[in-house]
Amino acid sequence: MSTVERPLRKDAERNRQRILDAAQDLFTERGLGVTLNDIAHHADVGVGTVYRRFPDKQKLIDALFYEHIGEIVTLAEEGLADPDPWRGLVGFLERGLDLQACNRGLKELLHDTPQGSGLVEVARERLLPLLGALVERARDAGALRADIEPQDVPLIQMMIGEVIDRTRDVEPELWRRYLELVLCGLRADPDPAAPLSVEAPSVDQVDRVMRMPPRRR
Amino acid sequence: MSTVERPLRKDAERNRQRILDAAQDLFTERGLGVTLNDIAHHADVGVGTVYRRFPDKQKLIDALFYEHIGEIVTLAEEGLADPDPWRGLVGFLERGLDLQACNRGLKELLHDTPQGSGLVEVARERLLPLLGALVERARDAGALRADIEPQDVPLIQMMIGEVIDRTRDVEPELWRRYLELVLCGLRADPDPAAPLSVEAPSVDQVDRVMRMPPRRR
DNA sequence: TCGAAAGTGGATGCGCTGTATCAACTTCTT
DNA sequence: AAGAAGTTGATACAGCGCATCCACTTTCGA
Repeated sequence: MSTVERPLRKDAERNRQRILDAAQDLFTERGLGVTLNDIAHHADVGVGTVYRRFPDKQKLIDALFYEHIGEIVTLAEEGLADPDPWRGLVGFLERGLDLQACNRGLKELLHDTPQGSGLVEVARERLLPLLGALVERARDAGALRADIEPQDVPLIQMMIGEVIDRTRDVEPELWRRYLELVLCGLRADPDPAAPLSVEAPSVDQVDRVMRMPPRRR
Repeated sequence: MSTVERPLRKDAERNRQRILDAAQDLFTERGLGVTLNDIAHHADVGVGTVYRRFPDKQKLIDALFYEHIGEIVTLAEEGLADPDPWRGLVGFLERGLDLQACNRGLKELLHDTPQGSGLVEVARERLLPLLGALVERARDAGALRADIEPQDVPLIQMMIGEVIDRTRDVEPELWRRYLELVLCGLRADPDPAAPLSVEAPSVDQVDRVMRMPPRRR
């Protein structure tokens, strides 16, 4: 169809890589809201150079996150490979959310993308059956409450995702406390005395969380 | 201090009320993001009229939400008045969140106000001790897990608040399911067979939720 | 080595959105 | 009827992020 790919000039290739690196950094730290101008500046490159390589931001995002999204699918497969159904499910949730806690852009891509940029769309379709299996297996094994459905998982991820977003700058591991709490609610045979592994936030920390500007969004 | 209040002219008073009504409607339905122009138009009044009565949006918000915020404090007091500590706590959470589910502006005021506009600040100071008492009482009564602190409450409200926001247009009562789930996690003596009172969302509903534009914020 | 092709930079223009103003006009009050 | 109070909405303003353009620089290959 199209002409054969001509290799980029040496300097151009170098700059392309710089842009990708800078974008990776900024998306991870500040989310998808960063402007291409930000990225250009962070990459020590003119804005024009960025636009020459990537016609719009979406293309850049797609290029960067393709593999990241794959990771999540892999996580679900690993969870399914665990002989213990409950541990498999919990492991998936923990690792998946951890990924989102460490990468703001990924979290936004997963949760805040209106119609998915195709990329997310595809991932979701691959993920859904795995998720279903993960949940049903844990339920059939009697570990998960009987009235929990696979559809509950995305909602749970949203809840914890909110904690992740809001507490990220104050106490980045705090979300684990609330995941554990929710997991207690999900268990069929509620493990009584198991204490939460993450301490409650201090009054001061909550104060700072509440005063934090909301989003970005 | 200031001169004696001269009553507004009859038409002015009527317009003031129209503005207040329109603002109430719009803030409730669409959140605090609505512009004063929107409000003016909705009130069938010129923009200038709005600015004459309310120097800026914040003043209008303060005027409107003063009582709403009081309601929440009242709720906490009512919860504390319940002889059953657990039921008191749960009741407070359910009603408080219900208020937020029905009033987008209120929810945003409570959760998304950077430094509170004074109004929220004050309410929080009145609320905090009540909340502390509510939680500690339930904990001492052995209904609540021992490792739950009053500080956990705001975070729980955030989690559910996120569900409220995201599912409002698809299934406005869905948040109750996830509140119940969290409550199961909070109980000291996990009530085993009590099924969730709200059904899981359908696959299609989750789909629509995920495709919904995120915020506003 | 040198000229054409490829690549670069960043000031600049555009479009959008929300806030707030103002001067001509209308309505109320006494 | 006079003048104070109130109304109106077009319009100025400010901030933003996206994207372009073109004079200039670098690379490449004959």
